[in-house]
Amino acid sequence: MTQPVSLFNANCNECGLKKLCFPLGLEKSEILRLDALVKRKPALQKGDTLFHEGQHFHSVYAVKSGGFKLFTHQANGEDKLIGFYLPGDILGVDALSSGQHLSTAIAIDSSSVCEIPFKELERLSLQLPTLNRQLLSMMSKELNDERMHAELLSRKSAEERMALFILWLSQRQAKRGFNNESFRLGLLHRDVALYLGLTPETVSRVLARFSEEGVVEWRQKQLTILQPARLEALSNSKDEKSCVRIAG
Amino acid sequence: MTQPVSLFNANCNECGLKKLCFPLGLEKSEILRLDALVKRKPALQKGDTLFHEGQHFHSVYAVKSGGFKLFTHQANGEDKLIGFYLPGDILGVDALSSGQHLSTAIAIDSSSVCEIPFKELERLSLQLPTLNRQLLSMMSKELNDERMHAELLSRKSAEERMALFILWLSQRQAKRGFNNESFRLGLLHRDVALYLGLTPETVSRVLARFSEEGVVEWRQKQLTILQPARLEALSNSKDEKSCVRIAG
DNA sequence: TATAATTATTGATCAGGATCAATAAAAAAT
DNA sequence: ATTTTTTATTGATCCTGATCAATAATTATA
Repeated sequence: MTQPVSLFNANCNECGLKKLCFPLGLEKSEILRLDALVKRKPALQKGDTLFHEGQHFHSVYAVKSGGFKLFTHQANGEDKLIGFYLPGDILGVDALSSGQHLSTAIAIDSSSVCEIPFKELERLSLQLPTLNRQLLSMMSKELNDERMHAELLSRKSAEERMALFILWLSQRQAKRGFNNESFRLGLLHRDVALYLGLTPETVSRVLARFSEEGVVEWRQKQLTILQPARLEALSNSKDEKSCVRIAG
Repeated sequence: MTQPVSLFNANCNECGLKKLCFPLGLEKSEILRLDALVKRKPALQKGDTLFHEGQHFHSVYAVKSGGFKLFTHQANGEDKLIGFYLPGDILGVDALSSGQHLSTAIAIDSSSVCEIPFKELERLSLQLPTLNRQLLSMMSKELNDERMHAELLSRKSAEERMALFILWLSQRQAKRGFNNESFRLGLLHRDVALYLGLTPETVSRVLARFSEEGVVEWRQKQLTILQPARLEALSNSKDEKSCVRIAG
């Protein structure tokens, strides 16, 4: 890992994610002021904790590379998986109302983040209306993402859930300008299962079926969408089912 | 209904919900400035639309009385029920990132709201840090509510979902200073079913069981929690189940 | 008040996915 | 490289809740 440090310490203005992150819409001079707040933390290794449940809230974090899973430790021992956070996403704003983090964030890959002390961000955003609006907008997006999660869960069949989940991941990749038909997904079946309200066994079986039919492959943490159109159809199987039955 | 109009047109400072709503933490003089933005709309009747999917976003709405259901019309005809909004809740902020409402809000009872033009709210909140913080805080709360919804849906059994849902409603009532053991709930079984990822038949059956065992009654839109402790236990049945099996 | 339209209840059947269990594969640790 | 641990796969069985259907109760409308 002799990668030049400067790449990781790139300022906001040079960051490839600036169109998704706080700098969106800001003037160069404003970006510099934002940049002054950012603490660029050393890279985290897989399994490292970014913040944990109950911890005092003082900063929000922008994911720069890698990814995080966010979960709560339930009283009964079962974890609740709240979501997955990828480059360009913001972590921590959910702690805003209570003043402490309600969940734990764990790196699912080698990851890096920008830490932004919230008090200072708040102060600056009162001076930069565009920044304030972007903060609100990002929270609004996260709310809509969470609604997407609820939609995933209210879908009836395991196949629909998996299909929709994969499509949603793919769209997120596309939004970030990454390859959306083949990308690394460093998740365990267990995590995906928890997120989708299924069991790991069911996840495994559905993926096996997808693979058999040549729709999606997920091997060695590399996910490849072979037939986007069919995947789309599988995620909306409502009417498709009758078609399948006719075909079968 | 010869109730003095003034009660409905009460200014923010006299409003019983000011501790839950935008005025929280503001000085009297600041509340007056906020109050000047608020358009108090005529009461809505059950079934009326507050805003609909695709509509241009210009205002957020604070629920003053009654309640709303928020849903989207899916392509396949099935509706997705996003949530229920009660007095003290804010409607509309989810439209912030896209500039148009992504869902439709329908009154589930006679209801009243305060309309707050967003541009003006934004402008004022840049001048009143406390107001800005309260806006962020309310969005953060809504995000956490949505996560609660996802948790509801990932719970396995129908009984757990119903129990947790009722408890959650009860807590909301308590937070608002209302009676949390008996309150009006003007929802259809169909709505509850959609929200919980179940069918109306299952909702009906679970409620019948709750009623038989004297845990909860829901008749004529009036919901009464008779045994809060047992309801709590039912919402966490993980270990309870084995107990039941031993008993049975 | 009578009629029509929605909504809720109840029963019977069936299927999808959970659960339990055993093996295989992969990753981590030594 | 080898062992240990964790994770994934596959099979068999069972149970919960979906679905279909018919009736009852509400609510809305005339």
